[in-house]
Amino acid sequence: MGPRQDIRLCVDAVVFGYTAEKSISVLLIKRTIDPFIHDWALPGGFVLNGETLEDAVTRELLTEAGVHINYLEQLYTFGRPERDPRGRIISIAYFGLVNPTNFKLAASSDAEDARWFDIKNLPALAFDHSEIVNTAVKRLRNKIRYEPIGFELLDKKFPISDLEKLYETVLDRPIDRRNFQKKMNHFGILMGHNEKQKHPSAGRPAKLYSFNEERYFQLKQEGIMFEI
Amino acid sequence: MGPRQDIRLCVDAVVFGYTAEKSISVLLIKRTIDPFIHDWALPGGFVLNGETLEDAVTRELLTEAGVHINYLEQLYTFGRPERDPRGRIISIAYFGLVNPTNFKLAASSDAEDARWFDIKNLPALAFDHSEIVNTAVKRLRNKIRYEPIGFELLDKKFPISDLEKLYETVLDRPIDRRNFQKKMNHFGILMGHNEKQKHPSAGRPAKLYSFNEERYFQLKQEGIMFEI
DNA sequence: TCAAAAGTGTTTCATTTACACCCATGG
DNA sequence: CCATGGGTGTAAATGAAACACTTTTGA
Repeated sequence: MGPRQDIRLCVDAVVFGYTAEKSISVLLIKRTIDPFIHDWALPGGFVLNGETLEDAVTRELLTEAGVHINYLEQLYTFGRPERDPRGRIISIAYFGLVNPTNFKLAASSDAEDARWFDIKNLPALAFDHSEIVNTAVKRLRNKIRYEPIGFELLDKKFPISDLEKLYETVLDRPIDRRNFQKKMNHFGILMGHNEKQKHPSAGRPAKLYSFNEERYFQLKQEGIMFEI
Repeated sequence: MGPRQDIRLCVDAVVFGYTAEKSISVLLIKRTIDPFIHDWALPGGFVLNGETLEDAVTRELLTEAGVHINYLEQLYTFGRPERDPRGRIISIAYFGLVNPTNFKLAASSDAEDARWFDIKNLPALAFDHSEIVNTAVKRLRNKIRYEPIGFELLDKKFPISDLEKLYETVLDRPIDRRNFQKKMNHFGILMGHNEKQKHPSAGRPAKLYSFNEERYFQLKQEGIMFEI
């Protein structure tokens, strides 16, 4: 029962991005070292000595992919003894959201490449990272039912249809446009602006909205019931 | 950036028990070693080398308190660098449910004492265990809103009022007895028996029910909307 | 025969769902 | 002037909330 063990600790991040055209995507990096060299994997790495877990994730995202994260929460800890061929390595996985239009991905020395992948079309992943991604997708699908979502994923100003498409994508089913708008107005998280969409692909240009941040974060705490 | 670190890994469990008379309680043990010797703490301990995290929790609960756990899920991982005076020790916390009437607590060599404490009246706890308990209570209160609860906490057969009191205790507000029953019938998770409560403290003896396990676990997966 | 809790049903109110028509723009 | 998506409203159905009376037991 000697407590001192040969255990190492790492953090991995499942970062979701969204664009109205391209649906929900996950940030992946291409590994430059063994094991699983040249395979796609979640960004992440070992926790340094005095570092908090959140700091470790933030650092790895910045150095491996050049991503400044908007939102981060702990997802789950994966600890199967055989999950890493190098030995006993526990991974504390995090769940993140960003707006991908805010920056350009920058692969660094730690990663051969960094790219967004549609969640419906992922490559084979290193380690148990597919399992981690599945857990994160479930979290995302649940989250949308009991708290508002979108602030961290969309542009500052957006047409309501962008938000609606986000909900449709995450929930993976169609939503009535008019009832959706009614519901959002009821929650009071949207503020209209006297601006319109510039160049719609077709049809009448939509009014632009932004989130009422105060109300948004209040409802995030209190919880909502989204059941359209 | 040397990956090999002086990090140790432990698991801790927040186990909830319920009795209709005594409300919701948490299992605590009294420490026999430093630091925090003789203080109350969550049951838990270091993870052994080839052991899964779940096995570690199950083992510690059995050896420290004699508890066979009914239900266990991962809660959250606590990793603040200063959370343990002995060094960098990460705790993976688990959330458990048991029916306390099914066995007797048995403090062992690892624990001076093991007892149930009402969640509204907890002693000061070792380490950051109060924070862990708070996280678990939040999880319990949320859980009850989107999945059925009770199977692991109640006797095999029980009057509906026991289940109702459980909901009232967790939600911390009164519930209309008749609407509650209607809702449960609607979900179809209860099966009536031709048996009655033996010695009610007063009034008409209640019919006994048990859970329809198939339907219960199906709804646990699908999710419910409990908003009485 | 009284108190205490269980069993059963109805009315009211709010929310959700389904659906129709008009408006603004680009080609 | 037509196709395309945006903006607004209303009727019907569903589900939640409030509430009253009867039944069975022990004391």
